[in-house]
Amino acid sequence: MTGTINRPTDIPQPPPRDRILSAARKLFYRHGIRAVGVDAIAEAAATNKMTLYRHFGSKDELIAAYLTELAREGDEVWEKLAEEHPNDPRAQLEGWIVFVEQILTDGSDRGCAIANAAVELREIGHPARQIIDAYKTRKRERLVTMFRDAGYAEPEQLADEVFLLFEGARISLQCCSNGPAQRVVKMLRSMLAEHAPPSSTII
Amino acid sequence: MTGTINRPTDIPQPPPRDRILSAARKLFYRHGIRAVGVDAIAEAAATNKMTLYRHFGSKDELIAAYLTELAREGDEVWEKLAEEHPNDPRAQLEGWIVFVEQILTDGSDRGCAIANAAVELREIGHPARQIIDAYKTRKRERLVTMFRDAGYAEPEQLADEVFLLFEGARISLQCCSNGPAQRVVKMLRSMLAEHAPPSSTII
DNA sequence: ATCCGGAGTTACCGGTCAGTAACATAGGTG
DNA sequence: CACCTATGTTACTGACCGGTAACTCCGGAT
Repeated sequence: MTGTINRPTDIPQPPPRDRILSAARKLFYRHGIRAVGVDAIAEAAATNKMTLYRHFGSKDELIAAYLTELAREGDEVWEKLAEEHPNDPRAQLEGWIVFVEQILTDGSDRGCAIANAAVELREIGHPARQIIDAYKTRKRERLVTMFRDAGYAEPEQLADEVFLLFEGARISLQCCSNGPAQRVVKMLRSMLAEHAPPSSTII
Repeated sequence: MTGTINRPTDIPQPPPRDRILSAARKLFYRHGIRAVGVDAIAEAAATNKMTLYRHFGSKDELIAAYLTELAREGDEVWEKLAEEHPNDPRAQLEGWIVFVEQILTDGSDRGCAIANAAVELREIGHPARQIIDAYKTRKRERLVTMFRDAGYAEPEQLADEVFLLFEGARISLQCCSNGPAQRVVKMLRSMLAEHAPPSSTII
């Protein structure tokens, strides 16, 4: 009995809601949303279906929570870039490109989970659709702002081009092996070099 | 009785296999592959499940046939461009851009059906995957050839860029309303103008 | 000690899924 | 005519789906 060091609730695992969301995330992304049943999620979360339904009223709600979490993390990438390079949009842009490069050369990328959800959930009234739409629209606007702040001319056209290039790269990773996605970072750099802002003076 | 003009088998409808494939095509594209059951397909084809299973041994086989048909039609677009403008790769390229414009401004586009299938069918051994991969790889190579024949420098880089832009546009149509996909044709034209082939002489 | 809320367990519901068996009905061919 | 093949029809299987009811259990608060 010497080892009873007052650790009754040592929380060896996070609360069930977190476990469920984490399991859903892994399974949804790996196998697809429609391909994964709630039983499988509950089991992967080391819990049961009842607990799942106490925290998420339905599978659609769980999907919405899953997408909301993904969108929040996507937003945090931009916030982190902004606070790591305050008042330095060029450095933020460079940081974003590095981030893009990491994703596309990861090797385990199965595309943008949010875009994949858009493909799988086509019912017009589905709660996921507005989350998806809002996130992608927000992302595009962030790109526009970034290019504008970085001094590029015609930031909207440039942002659209970069946006589509990136989206295309991620979907292509799922379609064709050895696809053109590997070269997207080089494309971005040469594209930015071509449209380089007129005043690249350093203070 | 004047109208009995010896039309006993007037074939008011195509054979069941064609009807099934056509119904599958419509439903798969509209609602997604996993969201549509074989019963719904059979009913939409004005036949029954048994006949469906006599022509296609399983749902996966039907999916494979569906994708094979789509891929063949996709290939035919290129073949038609080639025979409409023989020995005129510039005109072929222009024709392809018009084709792209039609798709993206259609208003009812739900993305590339083949890419969507890649998102939905993630099982590694699925018969659909090689059809998808082969088609997208073929498409990319066609673009490379077209740009090379049209005299563009670095046709592979250009083809990859155009490929990703187009793929990104089609997936974005499903993600964000009022997305940047509308401007992709202008992007293509300005991009091609920038990388215009050195010898644009006519004959 | 009592209570209570969150979590786990088991069993179940109706519905739908992919796939099959058995049989009836044509139509065309010999 | 008989025969054969393609199609249609009905009913069924077993598995799984999303979702729920009823119950137990446990830990923490009062």
